Amino acid sequence: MAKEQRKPRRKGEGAGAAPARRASDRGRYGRLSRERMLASALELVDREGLSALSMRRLGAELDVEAMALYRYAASKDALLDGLVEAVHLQLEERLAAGPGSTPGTASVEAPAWRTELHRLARATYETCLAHPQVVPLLSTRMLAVPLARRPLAVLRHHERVLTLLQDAGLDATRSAATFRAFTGWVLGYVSVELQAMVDNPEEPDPSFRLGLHNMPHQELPRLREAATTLAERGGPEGLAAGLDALLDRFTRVEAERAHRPDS
Amino acid sequence: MAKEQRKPRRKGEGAGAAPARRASDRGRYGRLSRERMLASALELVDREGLSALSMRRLGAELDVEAMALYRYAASKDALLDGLVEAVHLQLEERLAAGPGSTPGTASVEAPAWRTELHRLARATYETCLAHPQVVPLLSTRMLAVPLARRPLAVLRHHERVLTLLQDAGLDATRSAATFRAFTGWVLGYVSVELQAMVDNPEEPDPSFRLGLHNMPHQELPRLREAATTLAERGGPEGLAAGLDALLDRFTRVEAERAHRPDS
DNA sequence: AGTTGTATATATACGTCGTAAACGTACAGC
DNA sequence: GCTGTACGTTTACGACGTATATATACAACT
Repeated sequence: MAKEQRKPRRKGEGAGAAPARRASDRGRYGRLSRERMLASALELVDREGLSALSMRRLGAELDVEAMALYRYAASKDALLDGLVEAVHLQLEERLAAGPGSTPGTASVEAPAWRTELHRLARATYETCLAHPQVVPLLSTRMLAVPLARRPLAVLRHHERVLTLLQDAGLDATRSAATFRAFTGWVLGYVSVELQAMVDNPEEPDPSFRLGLHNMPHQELPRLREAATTLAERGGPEGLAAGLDALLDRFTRVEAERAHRPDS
Repeated sequence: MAKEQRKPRRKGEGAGAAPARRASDRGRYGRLSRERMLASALELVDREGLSALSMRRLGAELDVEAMALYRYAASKDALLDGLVEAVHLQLEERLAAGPGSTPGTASVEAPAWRTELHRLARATYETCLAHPQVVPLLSTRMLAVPLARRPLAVLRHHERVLTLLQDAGLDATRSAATFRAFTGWVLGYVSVELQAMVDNPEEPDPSFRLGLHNMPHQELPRLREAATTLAERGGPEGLAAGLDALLDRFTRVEAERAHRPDS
């Protein structure tokens, strides 16, 4: 086929004619990139939720056919992992922007590795609150993707935590246990913090906002009464408090704890 | 239409003829029920994972057209909530089967409410390990479904935890904070416990099983080294240890904790 | 210049999904 | 018998993920 006939449809601006093609759209070369795609995906999910993220929709967002995305993500699952990665990259930025651990400044009661773990936890907390719609992915993908296949930024985060624990002098077993406690606590805390409570957003009265009126009355008296308090957030203080408690316990050097709470 | 002609297609066994209809299939009345549907769904998910659960597939599993399910679940999301409910019902069975809290037997160091919280946590842990594929739903639906709309079994579970905390003498604020800590810890711990680690199941060597050979070497030395230890489980002991630590902290009566770990 | 190779985006198509709407069919009570 | 209602089926539609084949734009080489 001849070359100058270049597809009259799709509002092309030929050599100087009218039909208004988008600026710097000549050709469709190099419009996309993995970064642009992930940024757009994250924005879309932040704006409209995870269920709004489809290949076609994201393509439309970027003025591109859905299939074009497959050049930058092997599958939709890979795209989701990309989102997880993007969030972890933002986490790294936040950590870099923060005050750092300023070694030598450790107060009497808190060694550097401990305050740094708190800094990590808090930065994770804040990053998650900034992208609440993505949080489900953090747990979901963690259960689906084996360690070695996780995005590099995630692995770097693991490495950071692990390094701090080992620098604290913990042996392999204990640092692994503490690692799991740290990871689990932060994830669980954030999930609870972001759990859906509000049922009817435009209702002014707190009880009605929560939709307590259509909860079984007799069967759930305490929950009904506690709901409004439960709907409040624990904030970063709660996160830090729990983390402190867990670190105290899991990094302790004593051998076996002798509590058998069951029976 | 006459009645004895009853649909020759679909392998019917008429009044004594051949084509072999399933036993007690005369008519298709009352084959389904919400219980049957949820049981089958849970079984299917346990067997083949969440992604295998579609209305059509579940219908086929029950020898029914997909649309028939909509009589027992208003939507697929409602079906997922039903799964969450089913798991919580199993949790209640497990609790009922267990030894109960036997009041008056509280040891010197552990009041009844505390050991009962441990029992709840442990039963949750075991139920989750019995249905690992459903665990993602626990976090996911908690983020999607507002409190008042959650399945009754879930709300009953909340009520139980809350009751224990209030019976321990905690005021509204503190019991809410402890409730969140409890919920978050159990959920987070289970998620970490179930996280995907194994990359190549049929590999005998632990390192190769984890797929460590295709992780960036230089950048992640500690993680690489710690991975095999990390792949081990914390078990119920880890769950109990963390829970103890959190309960100690969150139920303490002192006013404000004065730790500012960040800087 | 023209040719060729490769990176990039499109076009088309297939099977599956959730589910709205209309329809049949079996039982319960009259 | 007749009639209403609970139950399951049929059909259809639009959206989804993605395999495959194709068109286009740029770079490099001749």
